[in-house]
Amino acid sequence: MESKAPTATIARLSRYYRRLTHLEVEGVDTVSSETLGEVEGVTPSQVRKDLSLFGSFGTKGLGYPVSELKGKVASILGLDRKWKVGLIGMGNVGSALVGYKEFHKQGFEIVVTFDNDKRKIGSKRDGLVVKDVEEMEDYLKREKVDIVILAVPADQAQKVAEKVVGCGVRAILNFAPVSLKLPPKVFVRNENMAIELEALSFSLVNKKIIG
Amino acid sequence: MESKAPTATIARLSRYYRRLTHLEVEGVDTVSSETLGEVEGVTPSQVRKDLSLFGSFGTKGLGYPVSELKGKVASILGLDRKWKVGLIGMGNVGSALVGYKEFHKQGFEIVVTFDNDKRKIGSKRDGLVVKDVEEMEDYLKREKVDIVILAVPADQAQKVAEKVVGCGVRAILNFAPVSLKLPPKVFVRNENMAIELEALSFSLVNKKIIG
DNA sequence: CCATGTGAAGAGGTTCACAGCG
DNA sequence: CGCTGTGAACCTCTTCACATGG
Repeated sequence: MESKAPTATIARLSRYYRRLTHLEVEGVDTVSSETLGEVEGVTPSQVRKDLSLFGSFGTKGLGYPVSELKGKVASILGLDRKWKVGLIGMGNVGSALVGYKEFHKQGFEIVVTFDNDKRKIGSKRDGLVVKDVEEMEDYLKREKVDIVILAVPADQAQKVAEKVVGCGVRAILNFAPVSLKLPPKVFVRNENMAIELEALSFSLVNKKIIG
Repeated sequence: MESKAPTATIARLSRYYRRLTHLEVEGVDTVSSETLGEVEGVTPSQVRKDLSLFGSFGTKGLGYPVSELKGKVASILGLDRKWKVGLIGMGNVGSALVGYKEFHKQGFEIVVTFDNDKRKIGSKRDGLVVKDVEEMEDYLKREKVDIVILAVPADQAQKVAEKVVGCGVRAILNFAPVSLKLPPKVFVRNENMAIELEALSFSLVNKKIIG
């Protein structure tokens, strides 16, 4: 167990976690793979297979203990601790993300924001003063930021990403519509909203669901 | 050809399209599968296989004609026309998306925004007056909106989505962190930014790349 | 000679079916 | 008896390798 995890499994674990949180609030203390998956649209086998990759958390003939499983999943996903997140680029997207409650709920704390626009530097968004991007490298090195959210224009993304990586940051969530070329030790996830719209566009034209 | 398209193929076509746009601007008129894929991190075989699902666009021994291929890909993805997009929910995320240039560039035109907050209704964002969500159903039926971007709180998403579908909308880009239950004729894509951060969190904890 | 297009092989992920155990 | 845990079957997507044709 733990040796290999399909990409999709991780995304589903996030969904199970969300569901388990609800179930816990509702006071449910045992849940079957069927119940756990149905709201999120996942088959019972898939739920069991996903969980079994990380251990045996259930009781045969009964199901999974909600609170305990929630803890296990949190631990697998690393949600049982706080992550320090830096946000670079305070344009439309960046500004929206500072105040995005969902992040904070899951232990992702945005501790700093940067921009290169003089008009934005020094201004406040959701309690955080926007810093000059010139101070970025000093700050990242000093404060041991875990994850950087990159919300800068496409033509600056690669350059900024390299600087960020040079400061020891190992994980980047990239909102710029470019593929970053970074050393393999760096974990990158891309969030490309235009691609999602294009997938819908394709479906509408071809009358076909695609994932 | 055209009969079946892997989910991932569509996402890659979007990337090829982006790359082709650049190549066209640079005045390149022929491109090999290798060149087309390398910037986006896709193997030559993959590029050829993806394209071959929709036709034979290249010339053996030479490569693909840039402009022509760009046109073909645009046509496959439905980017050769304008899509009318409605945006529901003008919180942090919604507000950011109204001004998101990338959408407009690819033919997605946000023609209307709605919110249920009296303080926001009537205010202007990027040239669009925020309408009362009460007017939504009338508007959607009348104006034949193609795609709706749902940026409302999680606990309202399902209800609003059902209304939207009731107005004949066939495609939804959902930013709420819930799985929508909608008739199969409706195309839904989910954009869940927290899940992406969780994937990074997992990678950091497990020192493992996951997709 | 070079790069496409594609059948075949290979990986990777999902579903099935049932043994196992509370 | 009920539901988990899991090997095996299945299916889908990716990579390989080479015939094809400009």
